[in-house]
Amino acid sequence: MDESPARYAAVCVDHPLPQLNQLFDYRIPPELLDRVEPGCRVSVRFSNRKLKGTVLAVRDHADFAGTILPILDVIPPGPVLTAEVAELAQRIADRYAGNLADVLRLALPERKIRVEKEPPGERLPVTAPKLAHWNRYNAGEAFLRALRDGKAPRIVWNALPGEDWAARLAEAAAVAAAAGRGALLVVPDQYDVERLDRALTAVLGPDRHVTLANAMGPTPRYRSFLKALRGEVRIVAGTQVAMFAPVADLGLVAVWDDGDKNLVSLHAPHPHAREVLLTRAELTGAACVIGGFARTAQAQLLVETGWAVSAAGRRDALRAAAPRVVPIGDDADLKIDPSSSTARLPSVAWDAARKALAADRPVLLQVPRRGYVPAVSCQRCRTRALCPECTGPLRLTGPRRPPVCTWCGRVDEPHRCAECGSDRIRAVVIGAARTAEEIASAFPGVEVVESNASERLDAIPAGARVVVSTPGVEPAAPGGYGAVLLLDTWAQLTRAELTASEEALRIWMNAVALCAPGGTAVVTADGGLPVVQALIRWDAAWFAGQELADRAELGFPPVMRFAALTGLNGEAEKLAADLPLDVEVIGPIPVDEQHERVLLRVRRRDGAALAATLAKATAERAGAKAEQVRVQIDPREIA
DNA sequence: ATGTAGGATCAA
DNA sequence: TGATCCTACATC
Repeated sequence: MDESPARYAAVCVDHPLPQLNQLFDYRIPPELLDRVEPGCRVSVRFSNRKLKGTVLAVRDHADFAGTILPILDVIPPGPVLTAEVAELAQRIADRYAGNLADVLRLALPERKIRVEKEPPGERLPVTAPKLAHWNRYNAGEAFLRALRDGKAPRIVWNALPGEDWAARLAEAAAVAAAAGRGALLVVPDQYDVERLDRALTAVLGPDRHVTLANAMGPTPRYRSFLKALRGEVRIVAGTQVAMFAPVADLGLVAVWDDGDKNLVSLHAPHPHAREVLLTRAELTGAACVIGGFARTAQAQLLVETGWAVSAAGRRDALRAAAPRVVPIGDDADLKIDPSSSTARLPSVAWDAARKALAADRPVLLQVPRRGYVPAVSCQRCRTRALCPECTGPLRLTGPRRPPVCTWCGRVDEPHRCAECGSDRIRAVVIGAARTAEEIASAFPGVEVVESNASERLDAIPAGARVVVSTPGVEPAAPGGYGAVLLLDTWAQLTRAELTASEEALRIWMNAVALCAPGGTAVVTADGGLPVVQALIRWDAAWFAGQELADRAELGFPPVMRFAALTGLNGEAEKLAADLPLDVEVIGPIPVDEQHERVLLRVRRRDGAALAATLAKATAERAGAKAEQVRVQIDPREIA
């Protein structure tokens, strides 16, 4: 018997410390030689504790000169991290100055042993769809053709109003699968996953795809993961938790409505699904669709740098599909007056609603805030009404009800203004519930229903009906709404965030997209504003171009890359000052009593260097027991 | 983080 | 001098 050479595994240990963001060598004992493979989960001894880890490489030498411990055990069911996802995870860890261990936790779901015992299914064949309705878009057919030919076309796709986007994505996935490649489709929320699920079943037939979302629970999620890993299915549709799914032979990645905040992972280092998927497209040579009714500045940058091609609706198709969009500027008509129940709706909006209802069509009202009257002020001196106990904002919960604190729930009765002592109050913001009440009294006999984040309506039946919804949870109507009314737009437009207008256009377009062709959409905003113009002309590409130019001018993302450093007073600033890199430091601004935040700004092409420097600096600080500073690349407050 | 090695500290 | 506390340090 000849001595076979010792084998070693490079393991990423499940440990969150930044200074341990490196691979550790372990010896593979002879009895585990045939089971330890790259991508396996293993159990190891680390710093005198038993931890789990992921094997990234198996080699016949170790880089480490000290004592090398053996791998204790291999965790079934074999390799769960594919080579592609391993490389992707490293790229994302680098991009976001995060730990590989953290990113691997995003990529590998919690194990459920009973799922592993289920018999594997067989892979069902996928045939190309007979029809794929992409011909209404510039570059649409060219995209499908290239996809069918196994190439890597990349488009930023702006859907026409009323578009069945889920069906279009399902068709694209089917084309990729019929060409022998896999597809990964990521959407903002569970409702969109369900819609995509139905569209995929309709196009492909049953059992050709799986869904992957947190809401389905750990067991079905692990089942979907394994089906994708084993190649039982080639198509995965999910929320952002699916972005690292092990789709074999990836041929298409797609993200829908990439401006939606839900596409950012909830876990460190908080990568954005769009960034992960476009990295994946680059790594694998997959085609890429960044789609939505609206367009983000980030997507526009991909177009302007030539990374992707713009695919917007063709002129004739837009003319056929577009509803009439009527802007109603800020005039006397629109003043909020609690004594009048209808003053908030301009007559054009009333007319549009009345006409739609008379034609037995539903009407959608988009209202930014839920509740009855979520903010009140003093009738006499206009001071904002706050809770005398905790200074939280007071709100009204219904007609003739006393003010209630939004934070602590205290009923403030009898209410007196803290400034002038008056007991009269006025509404500052009118919520969806009050709007529904106003509408109900204006249209007696018409059913009024509400949809909001906690009580979401999925779809409504055909017929005359009024839906009052907060943004993002508007139910679809069969055949489309006869009228869509966008109310209180000032709330969104006056937000301080960098993305306020972009976000306004996104939520408006998502609502107006539900309008029937030839229907009317009324937006209560000044028609001279570029964002309103973009809605009227259904030209998200034009607006994104403007937006990107503005941001370039001002030095904002995505043209410049930002990092936020948060830590105990002075610490973040100190870390920033010590960086061996030319960065612009903005701030610090206080977060609370003890903590403050600085923003770092670099040119986009220096983003990788910034992330690398920050990862190194935080690791060194942690090693030196300095106070921890949290790093976030592309922080929410600016990007 | 967390266990450990080696130094500093202190009572006898 | 030994026992104990403390801090620096590596973790394969």
